[in-house]
Amino acid sequence: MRGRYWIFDIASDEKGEKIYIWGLSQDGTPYLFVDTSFKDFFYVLDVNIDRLKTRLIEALGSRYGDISIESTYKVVNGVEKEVFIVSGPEETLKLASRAITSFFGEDKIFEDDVRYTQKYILYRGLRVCGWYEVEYGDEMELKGYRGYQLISYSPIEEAIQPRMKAVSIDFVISSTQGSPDPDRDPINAIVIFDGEKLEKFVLEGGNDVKMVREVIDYIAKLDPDVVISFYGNRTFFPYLVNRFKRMGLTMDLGRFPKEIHQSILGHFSFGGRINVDLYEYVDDIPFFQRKTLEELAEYLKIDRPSKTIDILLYNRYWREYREELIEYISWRAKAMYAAFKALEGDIYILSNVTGIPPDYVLTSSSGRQIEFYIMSEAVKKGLVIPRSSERFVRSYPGGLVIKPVVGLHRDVCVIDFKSMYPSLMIKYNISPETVVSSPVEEGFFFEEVGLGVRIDVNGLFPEILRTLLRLRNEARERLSKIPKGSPEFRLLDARQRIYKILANTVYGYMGWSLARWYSFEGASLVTYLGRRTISQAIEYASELGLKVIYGDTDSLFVKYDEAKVGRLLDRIYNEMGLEAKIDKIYRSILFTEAKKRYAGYTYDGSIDIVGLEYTRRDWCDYARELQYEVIKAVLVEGDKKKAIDVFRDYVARIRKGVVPLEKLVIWEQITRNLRDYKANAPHIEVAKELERRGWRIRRGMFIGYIVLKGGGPIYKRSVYYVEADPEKVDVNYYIYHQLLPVVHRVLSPLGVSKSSLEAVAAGTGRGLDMFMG
DNA sequence: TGGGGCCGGGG
DNA sequence: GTGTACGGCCCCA
Repeated sequence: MRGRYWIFDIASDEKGEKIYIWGLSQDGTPYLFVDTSFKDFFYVLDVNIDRLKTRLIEALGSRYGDISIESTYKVVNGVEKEVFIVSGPEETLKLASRAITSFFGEDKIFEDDVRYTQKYILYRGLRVCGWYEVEYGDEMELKGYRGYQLISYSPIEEAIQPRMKAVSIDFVISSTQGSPDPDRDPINAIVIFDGEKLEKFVLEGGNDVKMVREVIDYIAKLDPDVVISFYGNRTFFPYLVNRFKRMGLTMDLGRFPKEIHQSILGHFSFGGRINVDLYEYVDDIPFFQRKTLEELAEYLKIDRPSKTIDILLYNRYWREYREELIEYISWRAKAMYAAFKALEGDIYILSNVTGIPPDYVLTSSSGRQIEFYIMSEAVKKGLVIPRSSERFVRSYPGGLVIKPVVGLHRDVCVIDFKSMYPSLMIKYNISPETVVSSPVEEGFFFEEVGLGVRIDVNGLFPEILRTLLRLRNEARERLSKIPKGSPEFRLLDARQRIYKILANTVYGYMGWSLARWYSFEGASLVTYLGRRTISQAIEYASELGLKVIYGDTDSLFVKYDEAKVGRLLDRIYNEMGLEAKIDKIYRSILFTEAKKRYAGYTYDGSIDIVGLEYTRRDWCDYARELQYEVIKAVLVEGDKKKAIDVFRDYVARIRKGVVPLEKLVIWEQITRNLRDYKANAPHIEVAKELERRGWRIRRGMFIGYIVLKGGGPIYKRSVYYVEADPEKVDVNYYIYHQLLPVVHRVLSPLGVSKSSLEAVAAGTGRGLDMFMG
């Protein structure tokens, strides 16, 4: 039989000798194909074949018969040589690789650290989230699920994705003693949304087993392809597994295999269904400052909740305002569903491009995403995949930052090098295997850093970068011919974006000590050439009589002069072989004394604020809003007096006590284990206090705190924001340590002194006095 | 008063 | 768990 299927997940059996492929037919029916034709394997090199066999017989005993050894040629570290392919069931190979490693050493074995399912994708060149024409044979019975023996498949071009059936899930788990404990606290409620119907399961009485069973049956009946959650991998799924395993119950959420199992990096898998934890999506994007579902919903223009309930208040709401809590998690489930629908195309494209199945592409870090892409390119070229090993973390110099010319400037343009690091890597053939630390006959060498490259071979990374940039250009080319807003447009746009992101990640990946293709020298050489390039461009600019006001890594801010800037760009192109462009033009731009902190007003009418407090979550919203208004007054209206009036007004309002408490919250992240902190700081102290009260504080959590009145250091009088008494807020802290500094930062380059602002805050001055500077 | 710890955002 | 450069807060000696 044959048909067209969209492949969305890959799994393997327990022994590791069969591959399960999940596909969706055009009408949205799930199909399971079983491929028994692909064996797991690894490479062994530079060992004596007889000794290898003897060692394997010793280690494997009767299971030696399950494996086979063949020889072939592969490129290892740039050299083609004979290698042995040891193949067999994944389970047996694990024993074999351990035996080889301990006997012959870790450097004699390759790709034993690449999982069976990954190898399948790599060596079969499978495009996940793509359409295939599949030929398959007999129906097979797999513990109650039916699958088909796979015969062959070939990719087909089809841009549109099938309609995936998704359900979102949210829950209430609460405790009177801080964080809920799976041994002690039942699950209070679960809501499930399938796009049309919202089903609520609310615990009556003390035993949640029956309720959870109903939930599982309900999900099985809906039979979704995707299960959407927000933070599910870190809370709900582990809780489910732990709570019910101890009761001797299994958690069947999958099609086949059914049971939830924890795989890499805290990800939970359900056979045949994709687990999408949207937290993993927002986590990677700096734009989302607090990583909440509310932020994601706002960004996607999804309806707001009538009220947001902090997790610390769940228990109280569960007891006293249950309806409101259920309403909130119902909103969450619906918002997650809507968010997934808006983002699913992006997820599938990311999956398709990197080769990582959608089930865990969001869980994979950007380093692992680009690494998988590089692995697939390496396999295509017959290169052996290096292993990643523990290495010393060494740091090296980065980009060059020019000190800004302080003050307000008019007509300033920003010149950007186009993809500077990727372009340099291409121009100089920089790749882990081409970098040298002494001069070579065919190549470049840079004495200042004692590093160079050979150019007698094409580097892997430059080739990958050329491909990525070409694919991006092709995608953009096609985009210009498609109507904006159509589904095809959105998918292609996502695709070109991902190519760009991947290209920009390659340099950082090379400098990452855990990378399979780690190259400290390569990364150092790239940044060195970056510094040289920007310095050279500055020289050209001054030769042309362009005044450089600021610059950072790959950008230059110069006083705008159309003709001269044009000549600068030409010179960069002709003499350096690199492309630069005018990124934007500011009618007014303000630089403080500090690097990486400025605000500008463009000719498009938008205000850019970079690095200043306005952009930072560790300043309260009230101060951030004030800074925005001050910047606007200065840049757009050119009115310093108005800026000071705004400040005066903000001070008056907080003194009156009319500022909502949530605008005074300062958010900071817990970045390590609480006991590893050496210093005292407000957010750390608040977190420690929560921990004393039974809350589990984990790395990555955001602590929102408010500073209260009292003497001594502020870490001793900061409290978790939901527990602050509005009467006790330290108004003076907020005036002198939040409001005043953000105003001073912007006005000080314009000659407004701190003391004059203090006088305004105290109500004794107008701010525009003679104490300047 | 200055240096260390810590955090967040820029390119 | 992609990289480095940077500013600025609070705390403490």
